[in-house]
Amino acid sequence: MKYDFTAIEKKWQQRWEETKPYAAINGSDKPKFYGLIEFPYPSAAGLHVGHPRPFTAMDIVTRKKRMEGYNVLFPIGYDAFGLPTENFAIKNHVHPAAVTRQNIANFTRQLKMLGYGFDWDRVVDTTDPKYYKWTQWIFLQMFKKGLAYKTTMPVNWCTSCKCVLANEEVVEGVCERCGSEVVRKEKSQWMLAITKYAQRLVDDLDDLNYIERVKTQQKNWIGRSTGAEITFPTTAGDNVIVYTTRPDTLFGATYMVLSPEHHYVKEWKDKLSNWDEVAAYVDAAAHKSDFERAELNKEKTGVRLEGVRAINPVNGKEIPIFISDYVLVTYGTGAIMAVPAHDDRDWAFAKKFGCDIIEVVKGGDITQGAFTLKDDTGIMVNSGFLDGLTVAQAIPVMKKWVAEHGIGEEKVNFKLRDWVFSRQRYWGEPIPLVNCPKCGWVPVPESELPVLLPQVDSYELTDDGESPLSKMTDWVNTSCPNCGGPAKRETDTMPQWAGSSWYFLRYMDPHNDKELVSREAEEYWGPVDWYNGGMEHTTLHLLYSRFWHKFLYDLGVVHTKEPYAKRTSHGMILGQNPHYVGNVETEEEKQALIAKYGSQALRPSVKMSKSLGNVVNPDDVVKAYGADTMRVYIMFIGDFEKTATWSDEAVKGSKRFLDRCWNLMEQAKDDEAVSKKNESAIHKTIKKVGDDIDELKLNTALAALMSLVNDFYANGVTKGDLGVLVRLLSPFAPHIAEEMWEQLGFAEKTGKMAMQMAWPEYDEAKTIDAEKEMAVQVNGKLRATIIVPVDSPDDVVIAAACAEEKVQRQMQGMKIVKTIVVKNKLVNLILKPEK
RNA sequence: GCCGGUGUGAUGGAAUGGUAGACGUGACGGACUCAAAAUCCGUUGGUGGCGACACCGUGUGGGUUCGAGUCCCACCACCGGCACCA
Repeated sequence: MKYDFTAIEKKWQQRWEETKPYAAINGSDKPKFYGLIEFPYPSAAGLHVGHPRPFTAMDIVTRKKRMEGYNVLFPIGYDAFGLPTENFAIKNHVHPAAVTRQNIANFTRQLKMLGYGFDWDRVVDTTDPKYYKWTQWIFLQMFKKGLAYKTTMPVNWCTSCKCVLANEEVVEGVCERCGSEVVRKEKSQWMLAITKYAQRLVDDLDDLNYIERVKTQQKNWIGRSTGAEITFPTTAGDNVIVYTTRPDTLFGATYMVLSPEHHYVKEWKDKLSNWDEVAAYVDAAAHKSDFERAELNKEKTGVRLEGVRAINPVNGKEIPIFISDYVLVTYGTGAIMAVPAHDDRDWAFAKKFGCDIIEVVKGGDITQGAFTLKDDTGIMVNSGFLDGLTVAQAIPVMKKWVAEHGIGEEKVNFKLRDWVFSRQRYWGEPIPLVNCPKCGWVPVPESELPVLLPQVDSYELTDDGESPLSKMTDWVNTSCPNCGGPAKRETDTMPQWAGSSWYFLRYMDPHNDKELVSREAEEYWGPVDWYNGGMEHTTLHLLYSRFWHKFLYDLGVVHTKEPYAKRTSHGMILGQNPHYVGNVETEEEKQALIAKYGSQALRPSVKMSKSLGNVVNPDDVVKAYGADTMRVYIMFIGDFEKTATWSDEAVKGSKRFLDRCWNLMEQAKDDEAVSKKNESAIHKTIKKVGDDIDELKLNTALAALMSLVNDFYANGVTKGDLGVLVRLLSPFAPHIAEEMWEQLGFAEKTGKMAMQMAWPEYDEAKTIDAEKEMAVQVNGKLRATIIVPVDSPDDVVIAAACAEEKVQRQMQGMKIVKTIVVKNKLVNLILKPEK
């Protein structure tokens, strides 16, 4: 009988829909396991083949956990607020809520089609008022604790659409939609003070089982540094405070640089003889994004402030002040002291603008470039009371000196900035605050949550940069919850990150209408045992949700400091490059491709995109080969952590593997015991597959299963052998596994599905071979192999090695000076001429 | 410019410092077939040799080690991220 994947998958999906074998039980006696994947954004395009990679991997992990006796929570939901849906809605004149409904329906169909073991009774949707009621509730608690505050921030402003743009909507300095110029404009925004948690967000990383590069990236992003703030008097009478990590080099500070946005620049207008030049530079900087400033890095730009000079507090010398866009107003104090002798950027800037370069640490040649020693053992020179000290010694001395003279103090700085939490958009959670002329910002009473997003026709962008909600006067005009007087609602909405910052808690208790999660459910399920997601979410989503969780911990809503015990990451799935030079034969064709597409043509694989026509839709794959093949292939494609390229050709290999599994049923001997011939291979495979799943090495787990199937073809197979194979296969390819389990008669015999059986156990003794093949090296070079009983003593191994003809040949006229034996692996004979 | 990552056959990729290339794809050969597809069996890093074998081989150049794809230093290329972090 042929492997009819379409019928088989339909049959089992229906059965699972009815019997719900994936339901998680709150408060069960079993040990719990909470496996989490990042919930998808339900885009109009539907699922693409990138989604199944992490979904399938965690599905396999949780299926194995279930077979090992755990009460598993493996949930799914939708992160459905956000820009693309809103833009799609505006363009096609459909309400975003309707678009979202359709997209969720389509995603649900596709996810069910792939046979994932989600608990479908726990689905969450961030746009559901029953859900975002609690998102708003958390925001209100933050507001009450003083973590939410309003300040002016630069935003991207499209001069033609007259609206605020997200970074993503600004492409090469112009508006993505209309192509007009984008400028930076100051706007009042709600902020969340994540920086108050910066220290804890760094410190608590140490105890977490996150892959190392995620920890490193979070640490670098939070960017803790210890330095000093030092006050420089100026000839204008004002004091400028700079931040430096190298207070030891203060004697070498020969000029100062302010960011163009620094408040003194404007305040000094009347004192500056070159104001026009300064104003022009400030204006030009305002037109650049931070990233563009970085790109224009090759040549340092700046303007000297004529008329105001700073005074180096350590030696009283007057030094010039510049403005330059490489100094960012958002970091430190927005002002730096420049030490050109020991900083590459300062050196380049000083050379261009003719500033003094004074060496204060010995060891380099400051006429050739800055001397930036990596360790801190350099000796101080030209530095008064610091002369002769090492850098390490000088730092505390200088810190003490500035403190004693009242001109500075030690300061810990973080790169991390507070979180801009306002969006002037329709499709997001309304911020539940009311602005009263008498009382100021007043929270909406918790009993009135959720503040519903008004269901109206016009959610299009306004031309004054305010949220579309601001045009809904009936909704905006309200009364003050505090004094009852007339007041206005906040019309900004929350960013998409809000809903995804706590969704994993809602899965624990999704239908609770009294609290965001019950204490009981949270104590049972929390924390998430294993969270897998993309590297692209490492610094935003992952950090934001850790921040919210810590806040909820402080409130006593959750019982753990951290939300996720373990974090892993998957690589991207790329598509084949249709313009790759390797696709064509002749040199002329290759040159033509390079001429047309440039370096693009040299890459065999690229991101999937509509315009390249290399997008692979899971619907097509499932139709042609079945869901099980799709699942197996996406796991077999390569190292889970690395990027991989989809190949339509290679999918066939996975289908062939499942066909080979299926076809074994016809030749299986009617014996429910494991055959002697296959016993050793089976035990080795159980061990290998189990270990590999735990480490997410799913490609080699499948390779081991393929090898086992190859052995079965070579040695013959019993139903008992297949029973083990089917259970090992079931997390990877659940549909075919259940069908085989049933057809082999095990379903009837056990009264269980394969997925409900215990995970097979192995006997360590049976995974060890009686004889081992060992490598024989002479002077580190492989010359022969020998077969010896396992764990043979060294002298036996050496004797056997020396007896080999090829080794004998090498030993002519030589003597053995040393032997190295690695048990059961290798023997290395070190020979020297006898003389 | 900075940070992070990756370089292994025709190709996707395996390989706790210990026999490089497992397992796939493709290609080639064979069986089955009127034929093709499917399936099953076999071969497949390069060079030389009829062969036994020998030499070379994990981006490049050094180093550590009895032994390096793996560890260290310097470089090159590509990919990803970015907020020039003082």
